[in-house]
Amino acid sequence: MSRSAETAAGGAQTVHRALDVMEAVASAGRGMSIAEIAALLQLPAPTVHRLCRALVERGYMRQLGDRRYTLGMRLMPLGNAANQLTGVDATAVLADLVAETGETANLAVLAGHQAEYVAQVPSGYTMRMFTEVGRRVDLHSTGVGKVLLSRLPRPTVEAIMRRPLVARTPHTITNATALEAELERIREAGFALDEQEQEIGVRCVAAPVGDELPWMALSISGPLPRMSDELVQRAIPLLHSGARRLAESLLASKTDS
Amino acid sequence: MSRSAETAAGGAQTVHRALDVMEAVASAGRGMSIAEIAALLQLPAPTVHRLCRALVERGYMRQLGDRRYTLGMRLMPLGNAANQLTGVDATAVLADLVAETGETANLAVLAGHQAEYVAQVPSGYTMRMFTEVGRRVDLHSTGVGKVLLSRLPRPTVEAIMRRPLVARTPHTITNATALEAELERIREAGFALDEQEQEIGVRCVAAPVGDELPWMALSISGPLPRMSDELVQRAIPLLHSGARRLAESLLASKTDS
DNA sequence: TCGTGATCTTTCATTTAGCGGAACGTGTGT
DNA sequence: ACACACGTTCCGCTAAATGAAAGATCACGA
Repeated sequence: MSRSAETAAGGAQTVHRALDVMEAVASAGRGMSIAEIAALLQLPAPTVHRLCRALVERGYMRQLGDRRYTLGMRLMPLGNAANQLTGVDATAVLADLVAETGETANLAVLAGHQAEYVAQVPSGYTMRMFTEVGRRVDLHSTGVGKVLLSRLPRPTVEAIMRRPLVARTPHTITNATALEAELERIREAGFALDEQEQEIGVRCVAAPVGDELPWMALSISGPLPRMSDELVQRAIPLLHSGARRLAESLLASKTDS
Repeated sequence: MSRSAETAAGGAQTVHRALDVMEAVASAGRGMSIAEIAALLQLPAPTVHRLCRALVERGYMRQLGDRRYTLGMRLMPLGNAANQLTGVDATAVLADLVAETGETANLAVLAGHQAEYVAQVPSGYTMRMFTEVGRRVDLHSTGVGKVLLSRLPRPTVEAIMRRPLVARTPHTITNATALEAELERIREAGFALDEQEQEIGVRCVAAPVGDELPWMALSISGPLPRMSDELVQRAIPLLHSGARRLAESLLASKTDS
C-alpha cells in the first residue's frame, strides 16, 4: 500500500490505536497489563505504553499499584455529556415506536462483548419489560445482541463464540453452529427475534440502526402473550423506518438538528 | 524546542489533539463547527477536520446536518464502564466507613439527570439499606443526589428543576425554591442529609468526593432509629476524610489495587 | 536476602503517518 | 447568478510516531 493511499484513508492511526487501547480495558472490565493489551491488539509493548501514558495524563485511564491500567475519571462526565446531547434524538424515535406498537422500545449499543441499553421508552402497560438504562446483556441471548453480533467482523464473532454461550433460559442458543446459522438468518432478514432466550415469557424483535452504526441496535419487547406474530410482523417495518430516522438523525446528513 | 525533547514528552501529540477536540465539544454542550473548534484550539482547520473524522468513525462524535459536530454515543458505555471500575476500587474506603459507623456505605455518580450507585458495602445489620449497584435514583430526593446537584452548574440545576420534583415520600422537597435553599445549605455545610425524603424510615448523610470529581458522592445510610444525630455528627468528618482518600486514590497516577 | 525471569519503561535511529497550505467543493444569503 | 464563508480534500514534506534494544522494576522461589 502506497503512502498516499494510507494518508487518504484517514491520517489518524494513532487516534484509532489510543481508542482501541481504551476500549480494550473497558471491555475487560478490570485492570489490564501492558502485555495483555499488547497481545490483544497485536501492538508492540512500547507503543501500548506510550498510548497508555497519554491516556493517563488526560485522565482517561489510570494506573494501579500493580502496574496494570484501568479506566480513569475523565470518561464519566463525557459519558454524561454524550447522554445529554444525544438522548433527545433517540427518545423521539423510541416514543414513536411505543405509540405505534404499544410495547417498550429500547436502544442498545455494543459495549465490549455485551450490549448495553442506552435509552428506553417504556410502554404504558404495567406488565412490561423493565430494564435500566446502563444495563448490559449478553449478545447471543438477546435480540439487540444478535443484531450487533451479526454485524461484527468474523474474527470478533469467533472470539465471542469461543466463550461459553451461557444459557439464560432453556431457549437460549448455546451452540456455536446454531448461533452462526441464526446470525446468517438475521443478516438475510434484516431483523432478529429473541424468543424467550434471555428471559422466560419475554419476546423481542430488534433491528440494526444503520450501516455506519454497526454498534447500535433498536428493539421493542414485551410479554409473550402480547407480542403476537401479527405484532412482530407489523413492528418490523416500523423498526426499520425508526432505525432509518435515528441513523439519519444521528448522522444527520439531511435532517435538521 | 528541539525534536528530541518533544519526543521525550510523549510521542502522542495526535492523541492529545483528538481528546482536546472531543473535550471542546463536550464543554460547549452543543454542536460546534470546524472553524469554532479550530479557533478555540489554535489548530488549522484540516487538522481539526481529520481528527473529527476519526472520532466520528469510532462513534465518539457525530456530525449534524449543518456540518457541525457533537458528541457521539460511543462515550456512554465507556462512561458506564469507568463508573463500574471506579466502584470496585472504592470498596476499601467504603468498608472503612462501615467499620467506623456501623452503617451501609455507598458511592454514587452522576448519570444524566440522576444519581447511580456504583458501589456499596453493606452494614452487618439485617435491617439495612439494600440498593443494587447500578440503580439510579432522583437527585432531588437523595443525599448523594443533592450533593451532586449542589455542584452542578446553575443552568443545569435550573433545567433539572424545571422538571417535576417527584415526591418519593411526604418529606421529599418538591418546591424549587426550597430545594435551592437546601443546595445552598449543602454548599455551606459540605454535606447533605436525606431525612426520609427518598424512603420512609431511612436516613442518609452524604458528602462530595473532591473538587476535581464533582460528579461523585459518598454516603452512609441506615434506618432512622439507628441514624441518630450523634452518629450523623460523627459520620461527617469520616465521610470527608474517606472522600479525600478516595479522590487522592482515583486521581493519583498509581494506586494500590 | 539474593538471584532470576518476566514485564514494564525508556532511549533513539529510522520510518511513516500526520501535518497544513493551497485548491476545490458546499452552503447560505443577497 | 454571484459572492463569501467555511468545510473538505489533496499531496509534498517533515515532525511525530514507531518499535527494537537496553535498562529498570517487580514478584517469586530458594
